[in-house]
Amino acid sequence: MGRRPCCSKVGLNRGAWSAHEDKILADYIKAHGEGKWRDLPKRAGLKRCGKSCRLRWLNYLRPDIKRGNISPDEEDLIIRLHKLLGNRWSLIAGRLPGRTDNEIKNYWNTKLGKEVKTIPEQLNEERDHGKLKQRKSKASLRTEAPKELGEQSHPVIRTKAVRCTKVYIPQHQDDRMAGQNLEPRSNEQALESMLEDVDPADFFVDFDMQDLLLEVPADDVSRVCRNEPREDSNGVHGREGSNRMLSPRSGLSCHFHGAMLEEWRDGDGLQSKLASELNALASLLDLEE
DNA sequence: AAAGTGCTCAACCGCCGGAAT
DNA sequence: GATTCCGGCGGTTGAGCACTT
Repeated sequence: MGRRPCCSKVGLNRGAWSAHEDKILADYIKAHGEGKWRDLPKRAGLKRCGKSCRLRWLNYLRPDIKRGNISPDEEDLIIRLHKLLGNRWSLIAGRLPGRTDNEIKNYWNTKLGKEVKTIPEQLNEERDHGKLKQRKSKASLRTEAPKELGEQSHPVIRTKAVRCTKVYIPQHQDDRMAGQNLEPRSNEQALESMLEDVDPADFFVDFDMQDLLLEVPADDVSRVCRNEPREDSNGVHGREGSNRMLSPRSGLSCHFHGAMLEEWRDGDGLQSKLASELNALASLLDLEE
């Protein structure tokens, strides 16, 4: 019983890819497209495992890939998304156009995971003054971040690692959108355009609401509740139908959809509305589970 | 200059879930 | 329903490089 290995590993090349192998793989995929990874090596004439080909293509050879030079904005987004999603690298990568899950995972493990520390962890380190640090293995350093982050005031929402190709839009939202002639947007937006125009239904998937609200200055909240567009640092008002909030910590901006704000404002107050929206999200996640 | 140590990141591994049979 | 196939995911490894002693 059990599964047979993805390929017989006898006689296959392993380790770093040569330029020649890269060219064969890239040429083959250009001609025949992605998929059928299992048979691809044989058909392309590569002495590689299908999985290895897939990985090489996705992480290195894809034409739209961005490598290195992760910008501060991207870094900030990674931190925030990690806070929300935990080690769901593929989900995080899906929000960073051109970035691969492997790159983000590596970046986190080598840089951000060490920088983003919890206060309890910092206290422990101060108390133990290096003793604990010495004992910590590399492996535990790598894996502890999400767990400990999950114990912070911003609990990680444990979703399933499902590809988000469809967005559930509640009926009332759908009606409003139809009424306003708004189109749902793809999840695969460029970073800036994603921040420019967040789909209301996408919104809960993208951000930690509690975190977001905590970061928003009180006057911004009241301004938003009055549906007054905020003037950002460039002196540009939010677009019609959405209001921009600038996060004081990150400098990143977020938009609230006008209809959504209208709904919040007209309800029983932000708190109860937020609670019900979060309940809806929880139900959605339960369904997914 | 040599040895030791730390860091980065491409690649591998094992497992999982959905689809097909 | 059980089994197999396949694509995809997150965790881990190790070669190569940079830096320090």
